[in-house]
Amino acid sequence: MTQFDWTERFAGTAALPAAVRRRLTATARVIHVKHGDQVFGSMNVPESLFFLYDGRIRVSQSSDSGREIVLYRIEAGDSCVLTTACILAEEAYNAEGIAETDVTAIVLPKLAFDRLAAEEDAFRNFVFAAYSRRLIDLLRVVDDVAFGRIDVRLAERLLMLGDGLKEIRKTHQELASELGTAREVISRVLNDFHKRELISQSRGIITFTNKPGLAAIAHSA
Amino acid sequence: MTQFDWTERFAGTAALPAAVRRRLTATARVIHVKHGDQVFGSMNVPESLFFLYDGRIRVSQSSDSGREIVLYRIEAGDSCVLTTACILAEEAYNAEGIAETDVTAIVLPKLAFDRLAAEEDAFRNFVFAAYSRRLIDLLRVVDDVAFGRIDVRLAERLLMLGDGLKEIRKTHQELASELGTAREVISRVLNDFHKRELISQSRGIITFTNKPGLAAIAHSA
DNA sequence: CGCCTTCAGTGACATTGTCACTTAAGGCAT
DNA sequence: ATGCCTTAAGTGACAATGTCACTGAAGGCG
Repeated sequence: MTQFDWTERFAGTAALPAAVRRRLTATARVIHVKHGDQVFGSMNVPESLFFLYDGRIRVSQSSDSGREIVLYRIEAGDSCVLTTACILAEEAYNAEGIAETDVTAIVLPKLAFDRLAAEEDAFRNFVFAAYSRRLIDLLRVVDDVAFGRIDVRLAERLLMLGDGLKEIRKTHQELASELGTAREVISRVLNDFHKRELISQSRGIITFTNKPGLAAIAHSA
Repeated sequence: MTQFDWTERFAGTAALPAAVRRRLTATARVIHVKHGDQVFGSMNVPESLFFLYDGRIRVSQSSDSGREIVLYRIEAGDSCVLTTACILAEEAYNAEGIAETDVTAIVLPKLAFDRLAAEEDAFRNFVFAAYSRRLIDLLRVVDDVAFGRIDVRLAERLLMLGDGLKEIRKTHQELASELGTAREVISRVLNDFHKRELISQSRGIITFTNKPGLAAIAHSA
């Protein structure tokens, strides 16, 4: 494999001295995961830190009864602290990360991570910031699930998923898994949206017909 | 104020060299908060890290509509990373910390924190571990709220709050705020528990009459 | 004792979740 | 093209939870 310089991609490594960066590119492994495959999960806990070089990962949690909820998404340039957290806390967890696109990630051995966190302020702050973002993300999820109305949440999510697009290719089941609810509930609400001429539907596809209308619902709480 | 040595109380500082510990006790402030008072909140964001020396803090989030949910509790010896997270992420948040007992906390200026995190492995790991625990706590909250039944959650929470006790002094409203639901819902479920002779009630007090029975409900999902 | 505040109970209703189905759409093999 | 098969979506009945607008009850205190 070519030793390409991924360090410029991350806020925590871009500003490091050239020597340190060379050491990193030599130590870390680069992995590729195909769209749709699991990046990590309860059966597959990486022993190391990892950083998302390219692509997007969807992190979700699933219940015993088979329902599922999306916690947040990891974008290129960010690090995935959840696996780290679980290693540190030595706790089982039922969250998993799925590659939403083809993914290129950097896997940094724990030892190298520790050394870097100790020696480089920029890197350490980057990691703290990554933890913080996830904590804030989860606060938001809790707020939504505990206090939000399902129609508002769905409208929000549709707009988020369809940002800049005319349609979304997702099944009702997939949308239900986004919000941690049941497919039937999504079907009902989408039907309502359809009756109000905010969207139109066909198998596996939702087409926007009135984004401002959806936005009004999304912001009505 | 007496410069008492709080450093022995924390996993992240107990093992530090004596010189470092002296520097810390000189730099950090010790604060006291009375039972029931707010330790931090949206109007009151501490600019510094803080560590809980003694007492217990309840961290909760509240909705616009006035409902509230307890996220987790901070016990003596732990650090409070949420405020740190919010500083780092530069995000508004609507979580607040309330002293559940009289509280003694150590407030460490950001500068001292950074230096310590850079220089001392034990301290840095302690902070990472604290972040991790909170992340895991929140995963649990999301799981409960999104997928859990209210009777199961209430039974669990009653047992947790009443651990080792014969009764709990909490109003229905307070229990509702623990779980992020409405008072009426708690009243209904408690009534049901009463009919099944698991508890007995009087104004502001819930008395256990059958803890194993409650435990059975708590573990039935 | 009566007043007042806070806590708890109640019934009607809305929203959301669950269950057990049916119906429809599209892919694929013959 | 035709029928088969898998997956997606619709439906109605019901259960669980949340909301609203009240009423009633308990305890503190003048």
